[in-house]
Amino acid sequence: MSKPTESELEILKVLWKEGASTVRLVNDSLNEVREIGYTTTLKIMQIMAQKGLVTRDESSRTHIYNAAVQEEDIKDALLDKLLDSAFSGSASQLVMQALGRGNTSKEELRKIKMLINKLEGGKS
Amino acid sequence: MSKPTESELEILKVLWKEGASTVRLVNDSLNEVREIGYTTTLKIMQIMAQKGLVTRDESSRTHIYNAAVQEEDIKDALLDKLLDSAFSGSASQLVMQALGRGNTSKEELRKIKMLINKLEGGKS
DNA sequence: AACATTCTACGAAATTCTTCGTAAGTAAAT
DNA sequence: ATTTACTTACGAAGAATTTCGTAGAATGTT
Repeated sequence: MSKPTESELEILKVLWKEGASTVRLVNDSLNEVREIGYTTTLKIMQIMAQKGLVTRDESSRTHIYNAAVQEEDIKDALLDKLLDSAFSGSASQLVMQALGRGNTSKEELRKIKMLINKLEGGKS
Repeated sequence: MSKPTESELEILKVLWKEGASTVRLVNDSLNEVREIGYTTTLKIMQIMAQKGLVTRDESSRTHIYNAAVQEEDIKDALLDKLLDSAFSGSASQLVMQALGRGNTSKEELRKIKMLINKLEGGKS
């Protein structure tokens, strides 16, 4: 499975959040963040359809696109890439660095600790 | 500070690990992972020197390069980018996903938990 | 000294990704 | 019906990155 480029990821994020959408809707959404031409968005989504990153419903004139890859899977892949390219594959090293930046709320820390406890086998 | 490209990161990793090195040494190291021509490595390192990502000692004919950026800083930046581009800026979401993959050892989990406790203010 | 090896510098080709202009078709509006 | 607006398709320009060939200088070998 080919990993999405930066632009493709932007579009996937919209589709994951909004669900199946037209190019117009995706482009409007992107333009809330940065300026990007309509045909640019169209082109990228066409490429994505070719790559299999999105599906395309052509039954009406205005095509409808949807994500064809799972958000979790892509995040996993991106995580893998970062782990591999920068953290020598060590997830804990990455986690430590992510948490060590101080901008994680207590509530989030609590949730993470609960997950760890679960991973450790139920014991606190 | 400009973020390194993929190739530049490969080279930084070598320099971080091996310390100051010649192009030859870096290229040899890279070739243990993938095939890449000597002049390709040279060119990228020259560009990196221009960008300030590495220093270059030209006192002898064979130049000696060293990383000019801190490993921690670059990892932080990469983490930021991934957080922003895929995890809506939520560190805990990224951590959860990283840990949820199951390939983290008990020892590492323990260390992470200790870090969390420290972040929470010393209480368990 | 002649030859081979190693190094840097330079430039440019190749690749990948992003961007958009233009054309052509379809629908909507006046 | 004519004009206006919207949509897709296509191609190609632009930008960033990667790749390497070639030349020339320095060093090492025989």
